[in-house]
Amino acid sequence: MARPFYVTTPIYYVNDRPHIGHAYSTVAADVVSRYQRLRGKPAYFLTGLDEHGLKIERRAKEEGLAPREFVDRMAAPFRLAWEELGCAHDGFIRTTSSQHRENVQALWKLMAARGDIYLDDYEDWYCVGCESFKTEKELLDGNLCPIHQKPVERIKERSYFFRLSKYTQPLLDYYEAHPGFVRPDARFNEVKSFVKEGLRDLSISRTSFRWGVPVPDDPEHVVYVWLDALMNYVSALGGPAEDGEAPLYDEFWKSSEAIIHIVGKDILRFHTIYWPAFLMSAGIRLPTQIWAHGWLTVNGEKMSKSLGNFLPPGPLVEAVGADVLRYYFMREVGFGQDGDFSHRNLLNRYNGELANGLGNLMNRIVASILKKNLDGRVPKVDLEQLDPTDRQLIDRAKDASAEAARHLEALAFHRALDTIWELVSAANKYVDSTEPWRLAKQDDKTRLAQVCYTVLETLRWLSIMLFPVMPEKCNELRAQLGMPPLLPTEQVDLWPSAWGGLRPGTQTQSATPLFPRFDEAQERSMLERLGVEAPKSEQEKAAAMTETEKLKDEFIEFDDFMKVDLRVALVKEAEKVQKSKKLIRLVVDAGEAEPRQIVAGIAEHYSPQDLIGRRVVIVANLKPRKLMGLESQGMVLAASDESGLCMLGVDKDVEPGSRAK
RNA sequence: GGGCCCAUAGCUCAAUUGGUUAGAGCCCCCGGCUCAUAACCGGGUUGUUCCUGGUUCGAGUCCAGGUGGGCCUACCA
Repeated sequence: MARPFYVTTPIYYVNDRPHIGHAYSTVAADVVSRYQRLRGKPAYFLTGLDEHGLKIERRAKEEGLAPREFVDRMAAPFRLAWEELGCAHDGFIRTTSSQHRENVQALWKLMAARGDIYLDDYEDWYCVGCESFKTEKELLDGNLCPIHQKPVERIKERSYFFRLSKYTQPLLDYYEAHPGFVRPDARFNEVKSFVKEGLRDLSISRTSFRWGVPVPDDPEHVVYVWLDALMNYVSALGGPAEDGEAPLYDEFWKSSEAIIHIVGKDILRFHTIYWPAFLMSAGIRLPTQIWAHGWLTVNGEKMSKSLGNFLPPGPLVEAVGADVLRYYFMREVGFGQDGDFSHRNLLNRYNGELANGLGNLMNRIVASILKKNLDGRVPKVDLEQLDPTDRQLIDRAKDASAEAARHLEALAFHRALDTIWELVSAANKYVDSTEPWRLAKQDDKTRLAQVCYTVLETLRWLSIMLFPVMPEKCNELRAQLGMPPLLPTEQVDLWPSAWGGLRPGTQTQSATPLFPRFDEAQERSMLERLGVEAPKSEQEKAAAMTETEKLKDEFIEFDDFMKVDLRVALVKEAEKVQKSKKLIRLVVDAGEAEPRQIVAGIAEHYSPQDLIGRRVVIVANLKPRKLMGLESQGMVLAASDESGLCMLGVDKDVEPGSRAK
């Protein structure tokens, strides 16, 4: 009897808009739940939103809305994004729901009843501007708030505390007894070493804002946002709130085979230390696994608003379709590792794997050979009378099915797809070696039928194995095979294991290709639509290549040199760029009407005050570029060797703006 | 400062946990085929497995040290 399976994403902070980072987590959880469902397990897939906290309270105010209205408005894009991506969650929890709030309070009471909550003074640095406490290490030099750049105050506040320290040893024991509790292993090591240092009691209430869950019996206090947020995994199922029944909670939490939280590596500590400790205290079962995946960069750069490469999933879905994006997410990066989202690789994988590999396999048999020679119907064959080549492919399919299942159980999505594509490739080889087009010409109907059937059945298997990742496309594929859509059913294992499921006589439908290839022009226009710099055409590439080749062994012309506008500039201001190791922001007089701002990576070698009043040499006509959000209008020349770096200067005080040549 | 992880072909990654000749995909070149979406198939090129030393009959794999990169954590100013 297949036991229930529970998988969750983090609840996303509703202050943000959905981006591909959110999408990546959510797709992964969707793939897990779809796979488990296919195996006949009752599966529950939860995602949702974290809607409390000071930041939301403040944002709402700025927008002139009540917090409630604000979060309602911000929630919509998330729901839409998951729908567009084909993420079929069973639950969508919002921490502002009454069900959730009641359960947070219930959790609090359970922890209090255990004697794990006490009231005490909390003392730390406080920023009036932020209305919140700052830890020492957040502060800038001179005890300044990193946001307001104003001095913080030492303030005491009454706060409830959770006896986290008490759980140091129980947690370590639990880790010891459950070696797969945190994945990947390297992250588990981090967690263990953090706990081994010893845990301090945790402040779990705030009085500085109102937008949260009131502490039971002390409404002056609001429950700490993480205690509030983490409880979503339980409250979404009905949870242990005193009265009322919670059948979902009983099924998917209490008696579940597996409870898997998929999280980003940034929120690992909350899920692997605080959350289990809260649950131990409350006497609630712990999750079975916390899976920390890595971060996606975008075209090699960290995604951030200031770099202007904040990437929402919507336009991508519009451009390539949900399933293709899902495929790319799961295929491109090892789950648990950091990876890169690149438009170029997306298109390469699309053309190389989906279009040429799977799509073409489908097309060459169903839309062509079968249609032309066998009336487009699944032929009748004697499965006992097959050729060794056929058996080989069948064995490959069986191996692939078993191996892909193993990988999917372990959330090794990229491995699973790798395995499945070996089968796709084997099937294409099989078609080549059996040469069905020749069989057709020779009118060898028996053999032709065998070959076609073997490929068609392989395609049927693929339509199941790929279903968790590409549900829509797999059903399209099945429609072309004349098969009904896949309907996962509890207690029925649909994962392919028996050969011969396709019924002879079934009419196939050769519709449009599953994955039509993008030609170069289409790629360009798509990338333009997405706002990505279009890749160079082959000719341009060749031209660029020869040009750089030339540069290698040829002198430049004097005119080429004169293109570089070198000038002497006087440094008027200099300051270190906050949060940066290497950058100094300079304001220089280059003899122009307006002073220029230049950001230079010299902080490790010069201190700002030494620079003011100096004359330096700058490249004045360099294309401006943003560094750490600051525009740099030029570049300071410096020479470096292994002993360090020194700036170029002039040995007389020439007028700022003088040209160097 | 303490700790964890990583380093393999131009790129992305494998290598049955110490086993013989280190493999795939992408890219590039050549050839074949022609059913198919300029698709498919075959062949070819590319390695100081980061470095130095050690253990062993045998090391990509284990140990020590080093270099480089990523991360967790403590602290200084």
